[in-house]
Order: sequence, then structure tokens, then C-alpha cells
Amino acid sequence: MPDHGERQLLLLGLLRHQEMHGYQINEFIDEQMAFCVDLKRSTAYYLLERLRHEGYVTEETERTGNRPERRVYRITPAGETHFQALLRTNLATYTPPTYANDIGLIFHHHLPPAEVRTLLETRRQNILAHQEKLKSLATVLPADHLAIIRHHLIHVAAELDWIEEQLS
Amino acid sequence: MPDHGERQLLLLGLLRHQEMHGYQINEFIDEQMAFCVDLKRSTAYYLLERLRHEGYVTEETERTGNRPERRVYRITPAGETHFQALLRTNLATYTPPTYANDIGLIFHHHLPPAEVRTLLETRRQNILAHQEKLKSLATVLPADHLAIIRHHLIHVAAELDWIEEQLS
DNA sequence: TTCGCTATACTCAAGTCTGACTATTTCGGT
DNA sequence: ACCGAAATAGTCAGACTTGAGTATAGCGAA
Repeated sequence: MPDHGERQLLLLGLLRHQEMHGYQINEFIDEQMAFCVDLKRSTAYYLLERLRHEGYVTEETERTGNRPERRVYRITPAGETHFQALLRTNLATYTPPTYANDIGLIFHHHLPPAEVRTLLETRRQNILAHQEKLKSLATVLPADHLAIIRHHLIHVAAELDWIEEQLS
Repeated sequence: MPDHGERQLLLLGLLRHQEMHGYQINEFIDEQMAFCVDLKRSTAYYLLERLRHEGYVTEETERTGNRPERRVYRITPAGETHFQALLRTNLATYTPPTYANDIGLIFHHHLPPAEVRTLLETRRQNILAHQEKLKSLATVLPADHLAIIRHHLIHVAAELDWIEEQLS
């Protein structure tokens, strides 16, 4: 995945709130952000190293008790500036997503129509399952995320509209 | 970007229709598919090499006139089988996209509300511009793509609904 | 107390992706 | 006939991503 800056924005945004060590950042992302951002743990470490190289965060190794060393990251003034720039760009930009499942539809005529119908019916079930998962997320995650969950729910609804159009 | 198979599906699907050389494939993708799939030229060459390694296509160098050598790709029987498998999976699956601009909204309170509003207004203009581009694509691309363009248009409409909700 | 399981904290080799570059041919205009 | 621009056809170093692996600490049960 190329770098459009939203993952740096996320990391800087978290560090702006409070200093954190890598594991803590990853835990937070996995628990609260995974539904709207794709960022694996090892990638986060890589990006933090890059942010450090670019002077946007500082890294300090610390140790609590006998636990292994951990690196605590803190945002720098340059990082704050960069954060604001990324935020402004992100808010003003529209990056159309790519829908991985579009490709199949281009070639649907390579299969018998009845089978295509069955397969798309299965897809519809998967969309419904995803919709339920999003709805339950709304009751678990903090209120800041409600707008984003709504965003996803609106798109899932659109997806269901479209696939029902295809099935009819 | 990890490999979920849709790009292989696309390449095999094109080669299933007719043998092609690399440049020709890339031209076709750039002209007809770029709006719904993200696949750069060098990546296409890389994937074709991989498909060859896996026995799904064969590669034959040919030369027309004095032009530089070109590699002609042909799908193999194993490739046909693989194509069908990928197609079935693709049709039955729902892969929720990630919306890169969601991140900004999480941190919107780091900017004055009035500025956020202005920035989102700009985003709205960008969405509208994208919508127009999609509409004009519908008049240019072959009819096979209409369902996909409709898919995109439905999502763009959803996006506009959502952002207007945020602005109100 | 000791065995195994989970949590803590990363590291790295291998896979994947692409912007920038190379090199030749054809073609329209002057 | 010659020049510059566009088309043809890819290559590759370097950047990005991630699954699998490493290593230690705490903690509950037998």
C-alpha cells in the first residue's frame, strides 16, 4: 500500500494526545481503529521509525521493572506542524476507494447466470454479516467514532442496494 | 498492498479473451479499468512474471518489424482453472474497503470548527468533481462496465449524503 | 514449584509495489 | 531530410508491508 499519509496522521494524532510506547499504540489501534484503518503491528513500528527519521517524533527507551525495554514515542514541534498539515489535507481531500470485488463482475459472463446469482447471494449474506458487526461496534466504541461508523453503515447500505439491483 | 487475488483475476480474464503482450495489457488497463482497479504498469509486469512462475500463463518473446522484443502472454489450462476459482471467490466475497479520509474526522476537534467546515466543503467539491468524471466515463466505456460505474455512482451518492449530514 | 499459557515488546527476512529511467521506432511538420 | 514529440516495451533500485519468529515476565492451577 503506497503512502497517502493517513497512517502517519493517525500515529501523530495518538501521540499528540499523550506519549506512548509502540506496543500501547498497536493495542489501541487493534482495539479501536482496526475497523477503519489497515495498519499491522510491524508496519506501525516501521512508520514510527520513519517519523523519527523525519524528526516528527522522538524515541526514548525506558524500562519498567524487569520487563523488556520499550521505546516511548513523543511528538515534536515539527511533528505538531506536520500533523496539522496532514489533517487539513485529509479533511479537504476525497480519495475514492477501490472496490476489490468489482473485477469479478466484469467477468461474470464466464459463468452460468444461475451460479453467478448464487454466488452474489452469498456475497449479500457476507455484507449483511458485516453490517451487523458494524452495528455492534457502535455500542462498544467511544462516541468519537460514531460519525465514522455511520459513514461505514451508509456505504454498506449502498452496497446492499446495488447488489439487490444486480440480483433483480 | 497485499494480494487478494483480484488483480490476477483481471490479468487472467484479459488473457482468457485473447493473448496479449505486456504493453497492450497495460494500455487496456489504463484506458478502461483504471477507474476501478489500482494496478501500475510495473506491477502488472511483476504479476505476469508471477503468474508465469505459477504456471498460469506462458510467455513467448516475439518481434514485429524492427520494434523491440515483446513478450506475448497466453493463459494455460491451469490458468483457466485458477481463473474460475478466483472468479467464484471474488463474486461470493465482500471485502470492505478502507476509507482513507476517515482518519481526519477522528481528529477534527484539533482544528477550529469553522475551518473544519470549510475543509469539508472543499472535500464535498472534490466528491462532486469525481461524480462528474464517473458520469462522463459511462458515455465513453463499453457497456460491460455500466454495472460497475453504477456501483461507484451509488457509493459516491452515499458519500455525498454522509458529508452533507456532517456539514449540517 | 513448576508447567504452561497469556501478555509484553519488538525484529527481520521475504514478499510486494512503483517512480524514475532506458532505449528504440514512428510520425507529423517544416 | 531533419528535428522533436509521442508511442513502444520494458527494467530496476529502493521503498513499503507483513507473517513468522524471538525473548522475557507474570500468573494461575496442579
